[in-house]
Amino acid sequence: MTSAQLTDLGAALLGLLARAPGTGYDLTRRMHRPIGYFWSAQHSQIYGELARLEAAGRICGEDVEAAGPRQSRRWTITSSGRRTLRSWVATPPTTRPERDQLALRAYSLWLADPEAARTMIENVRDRWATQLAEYVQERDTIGEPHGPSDPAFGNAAAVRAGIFTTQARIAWCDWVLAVLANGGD
Amino acid sequence: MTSAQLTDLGAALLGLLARAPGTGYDLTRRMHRPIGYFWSAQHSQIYGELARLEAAGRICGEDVEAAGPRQSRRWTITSSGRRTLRSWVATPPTTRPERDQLALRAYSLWLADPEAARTMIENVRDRWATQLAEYVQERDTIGEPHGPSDPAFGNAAAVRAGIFTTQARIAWCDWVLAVLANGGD
DNA sequence: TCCAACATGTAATTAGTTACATGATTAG
DNA sequence: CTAATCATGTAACTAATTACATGTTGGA
Repeated sequence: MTSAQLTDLGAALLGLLARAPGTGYDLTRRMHRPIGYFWSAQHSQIYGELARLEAAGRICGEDVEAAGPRQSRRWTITSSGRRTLRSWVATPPTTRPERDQLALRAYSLWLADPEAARTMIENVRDRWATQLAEYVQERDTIGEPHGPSDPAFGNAAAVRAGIFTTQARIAWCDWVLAVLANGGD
Repeated sequence: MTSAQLTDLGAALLGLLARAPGTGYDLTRRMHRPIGYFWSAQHSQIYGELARLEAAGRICGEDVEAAGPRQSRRWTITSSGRRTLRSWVATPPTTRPERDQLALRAYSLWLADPEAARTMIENVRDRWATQLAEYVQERDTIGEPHGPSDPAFGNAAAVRAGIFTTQARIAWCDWVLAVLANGGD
């Protein structure tokens, strides 16, 4: 019951449990889609965080039958956990430093052979185009949310976050490719 | 001279040193703009990484006069370091998991009071609009790069990465605000 | 018989942030 | 005389990934 600061991962897990209870394994799978489009974690991190959430009284677990060698626990969000999450979502995020591996490469791309650079950027552009197609398909299957109090609003927003940022990255690749195309300097 | 894997931070530092030599303190300042738009580090991390780059023979240092209580070192990229960086830039980045704190909030935003949600999103939108204006101004002062072998190409690409992704985030905020506006569900 | 999926956990390591520590010079 | 800037480093901690470990059930 020691009320520690809610971490980002903790908020992600509470967000999943606010929709439906589940076991650690279950949550690990549910972290993939659509929440994995903007936040993800390995099971090793998830089990530890669940233990911390329980210690803080934000979730409670009941024993269930397990297939494996160990006992399985089904986690449910508590009313305290729901309150914590509810106030957390409305606090503006602390600005984290950006980390963009491709932009980091672009910063030193003037050193590379222009042909090799073009191949690399096209390769990445393709990867993102595929990813974008996946997001768009998902957006169309889930449809428009009914309103701001619909859990589907969260899913829709997640997919849109993926779409907008991926489109931006593709546009950026195109800008880089245009510079690479027009000149041996 | 033990040739370890080049880290992202190592590549960022080599990218700076490929333009001009500098001390650790100097590099810490140069990490802010424009490279800090997509990669950043504290001085504590930088000094350690410089030691590793030296051990791998990618940079070499000469002692210079320092204002403080300690000896200062001016680092220069070696030809080996330049080769390493040159091949690193043309290798496609390994896809890292996305981490978007605002999208994470959006995923659970259906739980919040719509008024509080709107205030929070508008707050973040404003922050990004300010940031975007800064990027645009920087883009205009540095101008168009002369070609793909110009170091200014890297700076221009960095600023554009900032512009494109920030525009995407603002567009996403507008989508969220539109949903929040049209309905008490 | 072997592989995938179920199911949970620990250990080791790397990346990154925050805080601690020192001491000189220059501008207000 | 006080604060900011110059200048370098270590220590403690949190977040996150990868690898190790165990053992069952059901399908090809």
